[in-house]
Amino acid sequence: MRLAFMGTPEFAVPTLRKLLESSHQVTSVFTQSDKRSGRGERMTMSPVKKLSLELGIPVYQPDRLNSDVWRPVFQSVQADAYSVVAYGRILPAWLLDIPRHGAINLHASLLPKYRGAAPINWAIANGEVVTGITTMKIDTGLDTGGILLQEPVAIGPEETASDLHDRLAVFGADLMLRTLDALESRTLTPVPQRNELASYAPILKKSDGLIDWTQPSSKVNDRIRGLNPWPGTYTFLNGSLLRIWKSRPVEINSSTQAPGVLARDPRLGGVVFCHPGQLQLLEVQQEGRKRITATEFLNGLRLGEGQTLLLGT
RNA sequence: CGCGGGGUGGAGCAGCCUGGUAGCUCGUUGGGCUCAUAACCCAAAGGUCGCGGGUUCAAAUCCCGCCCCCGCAA
Repeated sequence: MRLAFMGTPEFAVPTLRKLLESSHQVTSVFTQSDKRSGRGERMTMSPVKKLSLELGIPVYQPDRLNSDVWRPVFQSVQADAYSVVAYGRILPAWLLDIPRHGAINLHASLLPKYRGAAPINWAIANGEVVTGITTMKIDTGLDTGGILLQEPVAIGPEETASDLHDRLAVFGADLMLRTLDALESRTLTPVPQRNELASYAPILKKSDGLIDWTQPSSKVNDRIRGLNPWPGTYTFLNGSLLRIWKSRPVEINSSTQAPGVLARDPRLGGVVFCHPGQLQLLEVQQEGRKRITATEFLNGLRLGEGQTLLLGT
């Protein structure tokens, strides 16, 4: 089939690569506009654009999907289907109607669960043990289209969103290709989602990363895994930001402290009290400094055994 | 020129504001204790204080320039 690819971040790259290696023809790529980002606010192109330019594929970057301006462009690429992976915008009806097979989306959850922008993160942050990937035929709703193919994926107990992201991006590329192949041979029809089972994974905000030490330690740990690497989880130590990169929920009975108290445990090192349970720190990063192991962190802190610090303020 | 923090023996930090003896926790090496140990005790080695210039009798510390790392914001 002739395909137009629509995608933006790193998650979309494996699918684009896969389609380029396939029997299908990717004739054009649509991606979000370059934005200022990074230290120094330099203009940065999306990973999808970067790859496309390297391979010489025409790239379009609509700022708004205005039909008068863009309908002729979408019509001119003469795609049989649009392959959409994390494009970053709701597609309007006039656009979905153009290609014969419609727009096919890869979504990183087992729809109808975790509709929305951050399915990988919230699946982990909510302590799910299984999530998955879904391809569906896009309609005008938010991830509400009919399901084409779906595949469950187990989440490892210590897996981070970053790890899972990379795995799902690769599995998803394969699923997208299989979906397109099946559509071409007309052996696949969309199955409507059961809306009563739907849940949402809203876009992450920086503030989602602020740790609430009055939560159970396993919950805190799930969030630390789920929000890695962005927006990251953080608390405060003596008024400055302390990011927690890696941790492990533990249960120690020896003593009880208020939530947020950081103590030195002879066996586990740095331990923060939650409610209930404790969180063993493994990797942290202080504002303006590098990411370091908890052991190094404790060496630098002048915290003797029996002394404690209060996190969160 | 978006805002800000940091670069001190192998690691993580203090010292800098209020110039003048190199500090803390850990690691390493040697010795001791112990049935034993990641535990404990004693001792030792190891630092051009990021780089260059300036001020000064004297600079890790004050001033100027440069390099590298990081947080915020996006």
